[in-house]
Amino acid sequence: MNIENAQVQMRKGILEFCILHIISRGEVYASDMLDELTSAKIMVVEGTLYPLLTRLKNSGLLEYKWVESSSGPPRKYYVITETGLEFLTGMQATWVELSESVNTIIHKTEALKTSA
Amino acid sequence: MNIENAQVQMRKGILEFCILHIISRGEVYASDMLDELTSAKIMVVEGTLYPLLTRLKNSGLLEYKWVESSSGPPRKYYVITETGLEFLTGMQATWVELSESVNTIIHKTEALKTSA
DNA sequence: CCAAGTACCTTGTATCACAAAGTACCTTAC
DNA sequence: GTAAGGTACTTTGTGATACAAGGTACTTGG
Repeated sequence: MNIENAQVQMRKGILEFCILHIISRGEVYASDMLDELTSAKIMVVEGTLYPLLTRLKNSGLLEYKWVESSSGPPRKYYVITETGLEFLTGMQATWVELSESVNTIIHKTEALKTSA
Repeated sequence: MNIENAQVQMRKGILEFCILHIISRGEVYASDMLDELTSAKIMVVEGTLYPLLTRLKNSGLLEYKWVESSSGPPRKYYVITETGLEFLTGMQATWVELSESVNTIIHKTEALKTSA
């Protein structure tokens, strides 16, 4: 058990949430997503992103279309579906509740330190 | 793919963090932890908690001692180790960074909605 | 033609939460 | 003293997922 693995575990499921968020704003392809996740300091590699996109598509949360590129191979541009939007709403609520719960735990520890 | 599973995945690794936090405050046994997690609205079941405690102990982050109970079988009271405290500090930093990253993504979506 | 860059895909591994079923100890009531 | 019920801890098997590593395919420029 090391801290790197703990970080990986902590991020589980949250990537899915972030990807849905990004795609909900408009058409994007994988490299766009990687850029945004990187700038938000959420490191992801291709081997994680592509299977995740395929899962979301197979579940009906996303759709894509091929678009020719003027500088390289064609790209898959993703859009979110109606089902995907509903799912995103649910995940957003889960995220809010989860962070509130964690902060409850953290703040209780802080309160204890202060009173000691 | 359903929302329940997404919630499970989102919580991965975060339980570990919360457990370390709770134990860092002083000696507790499993039922104490379950009570606190429940009151923080983080649902956990025995089949999740006990293996987690064993993992943390085997990694040297926790220690325990048996304590006789006046009303039932003996209990394992856990305390955090020096290594566990260091680990907790690292996880706390990871949690803060992670929530900031996610909020960056979320707020960017909100900003887009507002400007539209 | 071929080297380099871009984009997408696949396989195998390690890890984890959970359900479900099981083991063991203690107290109470008869 | 023993049966029943509650408390506490444990184990096994399943499904899901992030990641590393390697692979396929298309395009452009020399």
